Amino acid sequence: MNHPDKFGLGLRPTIHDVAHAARVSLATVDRVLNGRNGVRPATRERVLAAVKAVGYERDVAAANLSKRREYRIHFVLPAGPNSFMRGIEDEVASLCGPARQDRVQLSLQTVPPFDAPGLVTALHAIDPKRVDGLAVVATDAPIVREAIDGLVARGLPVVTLVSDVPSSRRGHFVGIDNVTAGRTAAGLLGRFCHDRPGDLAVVAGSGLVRDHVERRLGFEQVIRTEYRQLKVLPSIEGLDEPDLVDELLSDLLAQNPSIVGIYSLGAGTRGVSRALTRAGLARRPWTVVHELTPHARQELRSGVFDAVLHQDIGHEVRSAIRVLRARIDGRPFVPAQERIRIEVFLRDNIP
Amino acid sequence: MNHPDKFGLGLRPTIHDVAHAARVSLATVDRVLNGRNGVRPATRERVLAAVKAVGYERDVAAANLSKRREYRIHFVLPAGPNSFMRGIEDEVASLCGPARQDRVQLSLQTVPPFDAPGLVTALHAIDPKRVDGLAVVATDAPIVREAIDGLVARGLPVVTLVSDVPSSRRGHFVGIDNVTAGRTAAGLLGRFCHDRPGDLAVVAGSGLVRDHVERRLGFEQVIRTEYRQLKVLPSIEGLDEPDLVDELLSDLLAQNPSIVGIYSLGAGTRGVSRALTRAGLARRPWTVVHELTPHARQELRSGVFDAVLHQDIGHEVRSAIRVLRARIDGRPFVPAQERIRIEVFLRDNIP
DNA sequence: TTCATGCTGAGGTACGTTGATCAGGAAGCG
DNA sequence: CGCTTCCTGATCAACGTACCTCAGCATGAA
Repeated sequence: MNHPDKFGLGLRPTIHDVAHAARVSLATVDRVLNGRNGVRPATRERVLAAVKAVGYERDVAAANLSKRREYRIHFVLPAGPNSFMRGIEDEVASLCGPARQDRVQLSLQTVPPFDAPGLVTALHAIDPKRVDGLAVVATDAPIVREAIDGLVARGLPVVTLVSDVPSSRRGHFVGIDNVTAGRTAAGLLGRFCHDRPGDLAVVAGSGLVRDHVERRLGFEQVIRTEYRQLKVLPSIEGLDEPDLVDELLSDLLAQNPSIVGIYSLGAGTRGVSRALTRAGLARRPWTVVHELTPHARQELRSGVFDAVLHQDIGHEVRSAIRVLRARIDGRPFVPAQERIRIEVFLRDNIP
Repeated sequence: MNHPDKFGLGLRPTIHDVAHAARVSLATVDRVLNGRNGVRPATRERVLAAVKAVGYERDVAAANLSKRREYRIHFVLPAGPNSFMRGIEDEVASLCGPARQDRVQLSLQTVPPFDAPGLVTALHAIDPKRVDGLAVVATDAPIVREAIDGLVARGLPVVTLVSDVPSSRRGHFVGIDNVTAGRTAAGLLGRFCHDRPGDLAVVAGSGLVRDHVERRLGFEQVIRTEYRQLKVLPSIEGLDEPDLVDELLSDLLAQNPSIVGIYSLGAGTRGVSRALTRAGLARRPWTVVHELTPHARQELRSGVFDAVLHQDIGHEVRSAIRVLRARIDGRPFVPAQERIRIEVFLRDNIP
């Protein structure tokens, strides 16, 4: 066993060690650590120096035990049939049951989709005294940004989930890099179509949500610089509703016979496959969509979809909780651990 | 705020509640819960029934605080220049420093690569009294299986990392599904080569490690059933050494002009790109490799590699620790959370 | 009957932290 | 000088669990 304690360890220092090193009492250390008043600046400095010197880190478990802390975390997400959002709901629900997290209490509410004022109303109704952390699937609009900033200003840690509001003061965005997702789709479609110049259709949900905008952006970046033989058509906006998507895409396919590829970057992908199968084209366009729903899985198997880009809902919900817990405790989190991966599924690697 | 506590919560029951419900004292509950003797079977049953009735779950944080528990987790992995393994080492080291996990003490040792007897010697030297959990990157051989089973029999929780020994009694395998990885590579190469029949070269490290065998298997499954116009050549075994890979692959490319794709499923990918650039072919074969090392990243950018399959080292190490902690505590873990993702990188979505 | 043995209850201390209270000291003020 | 005000130390009771001791009771064997 040739590991002569290759990596350092030893027992964790406690507040006792800090108190001893700073030559003050436990009470004073506690006052400094918990930001209570009644400590002379000079003494405070001495304590903080001692903390660094002995390498003290608060034992969060012990602290929480003592405080009887509960992390009340609230989720706000769009209502509607979007199976991705319903998946988040299920995931949150599953974390409330018997396998309930350490001291985490989850609650959840839904708001109308693609509706900034409705979301703002809901955010204003949140009482920072009754909630310790907030995760929100946001519509990107100035009034939403203001509502989020207001909650942050009142001391409530907030993370955005799935779709970001980058200009806001939210503490973190939990979700995939949507520009990269669009680039990935483009990279795949570009390679799939490398022998077949033509047009690419883009099916979006709405230009109002950030994730859709960013995916389109990334997609176009790559196609226009790397795959000049392909042309990206203007987006269809199907509001994530299968029927509307079906209708709009069917029209487009009928009018434009040179479509060789389709990128569906929102929800409502049932509409895509319906339009495709009904069109009865001689040669099917290469198709890349988002989110591995049961339906998408089936279409992948049957060869209607060629690739599905996916984000793991469970990972996102757990990540949101971890990040909020850290922010509530005033701890840093490990960014690398919180990177949400874009998964690529082909018919050959469906889990 | 329309969440009338949609999901249940309430305070956690404690041993006090159990004692009260079972009409016994705290001491007896404690004896039952911690498997100490001196409790009549009838009483034990009453306590266990009460545990279920009140839905008691041990507060692991409080228990660990009381026990002053330390989780001593030991890693065993192959030595050598393999940058993937060195990455694991770095990751383990980084978790020892200031950001040290809650009560986790990590140690690590290396053994000669592709050397079953050497690994067995190392495993036999491990004292289950000085270590609480073991993560091992294993060579797949009967003697290794026996060594692992021996440790498990002596009460040491063991997980395999990256490469599995499925017939052993290890508690869990932390790593990607390597058959699926091979299938993914095949799905990509098959689509990339859809207009270009020919041969596919496979560059492996060794037939002795399970992960390489499984990747080859998955690869072949897909090509032979879905892409009949392509033929998979016998694997080259380059022992993950760039020079040997270069030599063997150069020979193969020279002898076989009909190679349209390459799947490098082990390490030593420097050898692949060297052989490819030196060969100076009119039309470059489509190339898929494993692990996004700095070198692979560069070759992806420059267009020598078309896709890189990747597993996140940090996630694997953290997952191994989480799973071992759960097993040490005798708790179940969340399998969905521990699924290691296969990431697909193209030049367009490099992080 | 006597005594050992097994089971149970009662109570304590500890783990590291929080959040109190209380007393005493120093400093500043009039 | 005495007084208030601010800082600091000392001490304690929790939090939920683990682990220990000791006393008491019942049971069965000798």
